[in-house]
Parts: sequence; structure tokens; C-alpha cells
Amino acid sequence: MKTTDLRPKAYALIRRIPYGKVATYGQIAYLLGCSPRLIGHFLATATENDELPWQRVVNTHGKISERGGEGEVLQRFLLQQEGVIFNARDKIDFNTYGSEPTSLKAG
DNA sequence: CGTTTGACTGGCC
DNA sequence: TGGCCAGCCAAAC
Repeated sequence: MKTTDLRPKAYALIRRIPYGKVATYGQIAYLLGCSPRLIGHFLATATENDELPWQRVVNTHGKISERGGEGEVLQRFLLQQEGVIFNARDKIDFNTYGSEPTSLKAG
């Protein structure tokens, strides 16, 4: 198993995130058995051609990670379009929108 | 080829 | 409750 093979695997898991739900970098990283930094890196190197729902990937704080761009606002906007509600602290309730790891592993 | 840098996370104070 | 440190691994320089 080459670590570089994790990228397509990470993409597959991210695409398994249900509509209107979100997952954390740590969850995907755990399912792949790698570091969460990789997940963020895979998304950072991802392109629109990958058709990745990167908007459904947030950090363990239930918030959107900063990337030094408008993407932060865009991600929040897209999530709201899917029905995801943000708390007063700009955080997402995983109890309501959190995707179960089993749901990602299952085809 | 070695150093630095991230779309991260958990633990500590 | 919020800021800081170390571990993680691939990409950039």
C-alpha cells in the first residue's frame, strides 16, 4: 500500500458523504489510516475536475478551515444550500449533520 | 535530496 | 474558553 494511493481513496470516501451532511478530516484520515494533514492536502491539490464535495469536509471543531481565500465563505454558503445550519459560534452540530464512519465505508 | 509548509488533531495550561 | 506545541505525510522550493 503506497501512501500516494490514499488520494483516490480519500476522494472516494469524501464522495460518499451524504447530501446535507458533513465529515471531518480526522474521520476520513482514520478510515484511510493516515494523518488528517493528508486529507487537507489532498483537497488542497484537488481540482474542480474531481467533482469532490469538499464543502462537506470540515475540521473536528465543526468549523470551516481557513485557506486564505473566499473559499471559506463559499464552503459555508454551499453547506447552507444543502440545509446545514451553523451555530452562533459558526460551528456545525455533528449530532445532526455528522456522517457516520460506517456510512462512509459502506458502499 | 533536505528543509519548509500546510484545507488537521489532541493534549496541556 | 482559547492559545500553543508536537506528530503526522505529501507537495513545493
